[in-house]
Amino acid sequence: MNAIRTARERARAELTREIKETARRQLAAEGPQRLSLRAVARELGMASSALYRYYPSRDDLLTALIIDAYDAVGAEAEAAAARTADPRQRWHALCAAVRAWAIAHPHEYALVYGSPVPGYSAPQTTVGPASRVPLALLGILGDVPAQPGREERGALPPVLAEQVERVAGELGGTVPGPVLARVLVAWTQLYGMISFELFGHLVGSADPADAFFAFAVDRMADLVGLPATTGAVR
Amino acid sequence: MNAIRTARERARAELTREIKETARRQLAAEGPQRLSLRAVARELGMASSALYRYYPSRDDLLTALIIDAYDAVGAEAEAAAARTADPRQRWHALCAAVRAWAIAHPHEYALVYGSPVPGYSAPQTTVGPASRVPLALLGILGDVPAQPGREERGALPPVLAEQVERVAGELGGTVPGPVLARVLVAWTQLYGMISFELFGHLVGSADPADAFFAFAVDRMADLVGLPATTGAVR
DNA sequence: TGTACATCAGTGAACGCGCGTTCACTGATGTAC
DNA sequence: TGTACATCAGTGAACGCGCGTTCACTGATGTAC
Repeated sequence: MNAIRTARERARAELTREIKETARRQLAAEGPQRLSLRAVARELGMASSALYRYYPSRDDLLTALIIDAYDAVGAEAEAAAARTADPRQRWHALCAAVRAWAIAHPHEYALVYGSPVPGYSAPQTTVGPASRVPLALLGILGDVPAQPGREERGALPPVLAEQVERVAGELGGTVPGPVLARVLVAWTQLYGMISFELFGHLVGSADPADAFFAFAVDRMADLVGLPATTGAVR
Repeated sequence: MNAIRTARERARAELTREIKETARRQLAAEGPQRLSLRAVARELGMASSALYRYYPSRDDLLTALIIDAYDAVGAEAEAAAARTADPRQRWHALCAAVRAWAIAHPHEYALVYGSPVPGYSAPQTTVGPASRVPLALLGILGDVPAQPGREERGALPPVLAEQVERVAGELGGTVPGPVLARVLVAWTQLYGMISFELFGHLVGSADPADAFFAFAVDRMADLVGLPATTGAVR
């Protein structure tokens, strides 16, 4: 955390940012597979070999972009959830924010939630940023009192119960396991819908998908046990 | 549908199959991005230019593989659903079959349900095979009488209602719109889960995902209004 | 403040690889009489 | 049944492209005395 002192250090920091920005632009325009060090260097007007002073390899540049993408969508989700008080409205707002981000940044979405990039395996540093969205979902549940009678069905299979208890422990025990399990289901559902919409699998049925999305998100809210919104229903 | 007569025609049909088989093997081993005409030709011991007598371009070969993949998973789903009578058990069996196929053929799964292949756009011929799984899901619902009181919540938004009525019409009006909407939700949920598992997003929470999957599929069965299994619960 | 040296950024050529597609061609298979 | 011609499969070289990464190098910036 030292302050940047010399002109060299300033220039280095700036170029590092600039390289990542250019890479992100190319990613957004062409998709992850088309992203290449040489193209980035070309756009920046420098020799491709020069990039190796900033990122030791293509994969490291990819990792930087992945972390940024997770952080971007995570920030959007958190901000959206913070704008309301009613739990079900917060739930809708969060999911809509994730979807809006995905639609606005389809290639970045595909980079993190689509098929794995061949030959690349994400390092541990991506785990934190990747969990911002599910944690934000859980955050909404944290403030809601348990709804008696809502889980009459669907006791957890023993293995799953263990798994979610372990995760709940890591989170400090603020969330009951069964709630966590249901949020996990909702989380995968959320990404299933967004992926299907983005990747074109809803064409011919629920496309445009706005109404479908709102309906499904509402069913997810039921699933995790959110009370009905008091007052106007969206 | 003419019978194949000459030796030439027989040889051609066989090589066409062989090329597709080799391509599928390479796809399975390396992933869609690594699939190349040259590599296929190499493995077959022929000049890469020879393949152009069989497939006019790489994209046509891709299309053939995509259709085969949809048909393969569709067939598995249909067969699994046909093995039982109890609706909820059929639902579980169908979903488990899709998941098992995906785990056994991750690259073929990624080819059809992962990020779109850059520069490739699927032709109309893929639509039919692609709809086998959702139609099989719907088929299970078709035989189940409506469950009164199950949809007290979640009236369809008007746009969605229109969309599903149109699709229901195309299907011959055998399924009520609201049921179709819920099956759509379940369908996206199914693929969300499988994708998350395959693409590594469940590592650290519900991995291995068997119990999680069974639990989620059961919640999906609730969602679409399937009655509880009479007798032993899986 | 000025000089000698060390550090670092960026260059340009090269290595070795892969790809899809085209084209003129040879030689085998099929067909019409 | 045998011959002349047409059809088609497969070859091999070439075009033109792109990629990640390495390496010896020049010249600018920073540092120690």
